[in-house]
Amino acid sequence: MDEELKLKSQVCFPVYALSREIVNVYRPILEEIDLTYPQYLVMMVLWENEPQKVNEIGDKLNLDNGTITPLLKRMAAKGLISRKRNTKDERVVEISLTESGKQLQTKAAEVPQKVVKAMGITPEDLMQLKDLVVKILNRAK
Amino acid sequence: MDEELKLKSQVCFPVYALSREIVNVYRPILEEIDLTYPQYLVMMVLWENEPQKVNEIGDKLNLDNGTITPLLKRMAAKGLISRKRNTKDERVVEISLTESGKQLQTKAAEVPQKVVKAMGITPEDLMQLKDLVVKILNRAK
DNA sequence: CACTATTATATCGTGTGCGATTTTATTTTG
DNA sequence: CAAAATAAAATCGCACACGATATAATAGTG
Repeated sequence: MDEELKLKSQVCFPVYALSREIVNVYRPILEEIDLTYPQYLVMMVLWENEPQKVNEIGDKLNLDNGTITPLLKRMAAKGLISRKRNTKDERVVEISLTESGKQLQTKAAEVPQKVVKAMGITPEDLMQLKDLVVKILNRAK
Repeated sequence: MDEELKLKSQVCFPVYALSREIVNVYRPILEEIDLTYPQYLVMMVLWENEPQKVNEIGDKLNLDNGTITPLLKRMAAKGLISRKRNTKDERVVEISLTESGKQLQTKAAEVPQKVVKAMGITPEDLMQLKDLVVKILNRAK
């Protein structure tokens, strides 16, 4: 049979599998602070800079607005962020952190170490992985 | 602020982003043969060997049965596979290819080349990526 | 300045993805 | 051999993820 159509020959499948494995590693750790992985990513974007427009957040995370809008709504329902129409341009929705959202950063400080520990891989492999993936990601987009 | 809580410092985010980018590259190519990416993976597993139990397929793709059962049902509804209870052990469901499912392999033969072309990355980078990801994936699981 | 094009977000439908629970069948054990 | 444990699938609920479409506001144009 066509060797290229075997799962073992696939290059992309390991990336797909690793991505899900990563989310599975994060899940129990993020559960302690009541966040999902995509929600954690949004929080990181906002902890770094706020307010930000819906599409600014979506662009940074490569998520289209069919994904980001309901994601932000769930986060607003949890009280982590607030949504405000820009008065100059009523099309724009500005996303800000609530007090509760800001305070979550302290609790989240332990997440990175916990994840590295749970994944059980060396920082060297991690860095090598990141460099290579970023290189390919930039080429592919 | 905590450097580790910045998106730029994240190692896992690029993997997550690349995984979705890969699925997005596959989407229009697989659409021509009416498959989604997870469905394509199931087909590859079955083209290589059939019949297989539901959990055998799930184990190979690292998908739990909350995912794999509805996935297989949609594929059965499309007429790609058939589901048969094992007569020796009525708990087991054997998944086989239909004639239509077997014939799809010929049409799918062009998929790998199309994907490599659409991603626009070198085979060398791809191989290096695969080796590294597989190494980390094996450690993480 | 009305008309068209563009932009920002929201909505809808379909398909994953996974934890938790349930159902049914087989295996183990007292 | 009956009761408990285990195993294989299925089911349920929730949260993405994305294409396609809709809605509303602003910008551009003749």
